[in-house]
Amino acid sequence: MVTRSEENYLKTIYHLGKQGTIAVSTNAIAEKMETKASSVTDMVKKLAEKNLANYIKYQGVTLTNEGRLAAALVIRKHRLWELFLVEKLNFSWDEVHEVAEQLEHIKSLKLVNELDAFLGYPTHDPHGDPIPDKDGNYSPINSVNILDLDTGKEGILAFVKDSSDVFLKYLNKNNLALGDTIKVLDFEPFDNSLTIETKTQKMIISNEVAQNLYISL
Amino acid sequence: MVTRSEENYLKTIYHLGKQGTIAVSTNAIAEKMETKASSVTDMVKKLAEKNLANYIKYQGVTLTNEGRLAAALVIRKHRLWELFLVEKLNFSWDEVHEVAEQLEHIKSLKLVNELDAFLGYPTHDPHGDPIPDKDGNYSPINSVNILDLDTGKEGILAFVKDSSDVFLKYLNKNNLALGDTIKVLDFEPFDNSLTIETKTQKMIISNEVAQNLYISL
DNA sequence: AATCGTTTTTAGACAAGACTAAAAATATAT
DNA sequence: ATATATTTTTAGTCTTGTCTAAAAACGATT
Repeated sequence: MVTRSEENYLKTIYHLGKQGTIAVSTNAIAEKMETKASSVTDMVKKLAEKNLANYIKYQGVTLTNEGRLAAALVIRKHRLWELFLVEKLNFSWDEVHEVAEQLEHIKSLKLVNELDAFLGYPTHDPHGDPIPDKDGNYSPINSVNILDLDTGKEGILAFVKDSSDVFLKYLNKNNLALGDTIKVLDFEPFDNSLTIETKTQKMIISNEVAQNLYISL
Repeated sequence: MVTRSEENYLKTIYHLGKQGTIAVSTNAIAEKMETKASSVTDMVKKLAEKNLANYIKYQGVTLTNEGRLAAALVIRKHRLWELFLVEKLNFSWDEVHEVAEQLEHIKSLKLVNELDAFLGYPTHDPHGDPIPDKDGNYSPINSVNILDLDTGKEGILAFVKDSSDVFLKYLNKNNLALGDTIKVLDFEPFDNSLTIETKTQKMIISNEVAQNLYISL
């Protein structure tokens, strides 16, 4: 049996391991999980014992195939629940994370798969993140950062990289939502900000905001 | 914060305390929870510390108002989730218990109340058990045991006392479900069995089965 | 290659929740 | 009322997951 805590470590290692195929460092895990490095070392040993991770002292961790699948299935649950909360229970996208953190640990294959069916086999969660299927696979993201669009080009807001409360509330406040069509009107070299236009408004977004907006064409 | 384990104890004490206003014994709790009496003593002390229970050494436990409310809210969640699983996710009534045991511990007021609304503010779960409201209250059961019906009388199957797997599967196999109209045709004094009739069939049920069927008139 | 700073691991401690075995309190029976 | 049986509690141990403090390994610099 994989414990709740182990699942949380698997998830974190999975996420950190995505960018770059290199092993994940103890400190990186500790920082992301807001825990101490010594705790990470302990847990990582346990994951290795269970064949969920490959661990070499002082050299970081990678997930085994088994570990990667386990992580993907937790992420699958997390994202399905998030979508359920938004679509069926009137949660807004900045309220779902905390609850989904709990729901993702519920153990029942039938539950996940029925939930998946109930939601119509969705491919993306409320933040545009892809939802892994039963086998842990998902279609690669094919959206591009809005800063990589030439001025005059437009596309659909498909994914937000930062899904923190504050950022999502900023988007709410400014009437930006997934699915919106956005056109890039101007790039300002002084502060790297962007002028954009949606169906309902014209506005300036800072570079920091732009870095988190991904557009599908 | 009330832990998952504490919630399970509260729930058990609540259930055991229902029949009779007398204090619940350590052993009774231990047996119901399949744990050891010494573990119960430890936990009951903790509940008393937190003002969730009244505990006098060697004399058993009762819940405080606060503890009773906490227990009722866990039961509320359990029953709402059970109904959700049956109504929305194609679970049958003998499959829901284990999953609901997990879901009942999810902490989010918004989640429970939205779920309640999503299900249309139901009053009873798939086994006919009443669902407590936000304040922990529920309308008293007004169904009677089928053995207390005179022959010739009929009513609607409203509640099953035993909601174990085996019993529910027995009912499935014999096409008996909540909401069915049942008429008592005959009582057999030799083995206290009952002959009953539904819209689709005539059958004999043992006394043991009859003890678990409750009818609303 | 020796040193300094950083990262990682080890060793030992703690809290929660469970257990076993033994002691204490209560209940029952003669 | 005393002995016996049962129930409950206490005392001490274990596991899981965390922590702190100290030790060890790494790696960058000279």
